[in-house]
Amino acid sequence: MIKIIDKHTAILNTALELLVENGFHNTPMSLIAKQAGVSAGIIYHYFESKEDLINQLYQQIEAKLFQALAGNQLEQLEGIALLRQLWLDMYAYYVAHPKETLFLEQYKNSPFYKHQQGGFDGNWSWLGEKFQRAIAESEIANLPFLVVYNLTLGVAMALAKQQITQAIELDEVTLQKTADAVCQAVRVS
Amino acid sequence: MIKIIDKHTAILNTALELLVENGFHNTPMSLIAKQAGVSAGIIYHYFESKEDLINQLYQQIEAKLFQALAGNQLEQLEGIALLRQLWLDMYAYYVAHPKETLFLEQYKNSPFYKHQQGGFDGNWSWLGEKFQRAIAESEIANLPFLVVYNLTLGVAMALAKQQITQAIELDEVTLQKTADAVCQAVRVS
DNA sequence: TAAAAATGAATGAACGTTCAATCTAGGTGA
DNA sequence: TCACCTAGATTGAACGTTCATTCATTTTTA
Repeated sequence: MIKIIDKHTAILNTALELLVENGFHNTPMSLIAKQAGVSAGIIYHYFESKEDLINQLYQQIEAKLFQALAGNQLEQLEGIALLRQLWLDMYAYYVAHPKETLFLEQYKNSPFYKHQQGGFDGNWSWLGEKFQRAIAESEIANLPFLVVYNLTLGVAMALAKQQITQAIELDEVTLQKTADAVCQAVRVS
Repeated sequence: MIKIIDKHTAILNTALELLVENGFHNTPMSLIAKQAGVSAGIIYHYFESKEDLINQLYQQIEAKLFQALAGNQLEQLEGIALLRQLWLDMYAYYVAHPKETLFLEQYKNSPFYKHQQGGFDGNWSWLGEKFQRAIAESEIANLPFLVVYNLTLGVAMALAKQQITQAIELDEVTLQKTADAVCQAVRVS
């Protein structure tokens, strides 16, 4: 049973590397197999199809992102302070995990991705509740979730992505100023 | 010679429709030809390859976007007022042209796209100068172009895209409040 | 009537997926 | 301990499909 895990993750790791480098459609299954050191056929023991492989990769990456943020004591914060720290944490995670970030970006622009309705769901629901409270207390502007998201966390991902692909770097001062700007955008003044 | 133009644009128009609907990789040249009412081979009289077709489509769409904004008397505005109007105009254009917007989004996430360095270039250089001035006069925060862009115009596209794909609508009040929020983000307070 | 436009069947490469054959680990009975 | 057995793991060649592109031929244009 140990071997299954080994090969399963070896395939996922190699797939991440190649899918990000070549794009979903320019990455043949045969290449993933070769690079992972397994035969072409074996992938279909562990994954139903290429689509299934990509979907599993997505779920794994989302789960890891959640785990990383869960260890950051965000639960103790509220309102704008929570938003600011969350923004910085997500940004830091994205930049520290370029392959995962580029994969997420590509996945969300692929036919595999199923749009979910606005709001934090599943693992993230506690965040949604905190933000609802901050809106009710007039700390955060009363705008639709979609708008708040794109004004804040959406910017973190977009910025990180461009930083990765264009190999630009933001210094610490700029980063803090950007976090301030994001908070300013949704703060009730 | 008139026919060249006719067939050329017929192919481009059909391609836009199909590429957006099915994605770049699920849109065979043969289907574009069929839907455009031409033979499969003739596309290669007007375009060198599929890649060339997609690139030409991109340039055409960018040019139209520029033309649309050029007719909006933005030249008369300055600083934050300019940013606000530009944001609203771009947002309105994106929402009014869903196919073009989705194409742009897909294109920028495709291997065809070549990243350009930060700043408004070419047709847009006058915008860059106006924003430089606003930064110099401490009206707009002194942040790298990449950051300002993602805090403002990047949000317009991201919001519009989600509005299109998820068939959500922002009412006029929310839209104005969002424009305010965007300005607030980069305003020096 | 010659050049340009247009056709659409043919070509060939790429690639996801399958499957018959082979290998391996670990259990069973003597 | 060893031979045998079996189920699952693994292989990689082969299959079938899709699709971008080509080109010999026909049609249109001027």
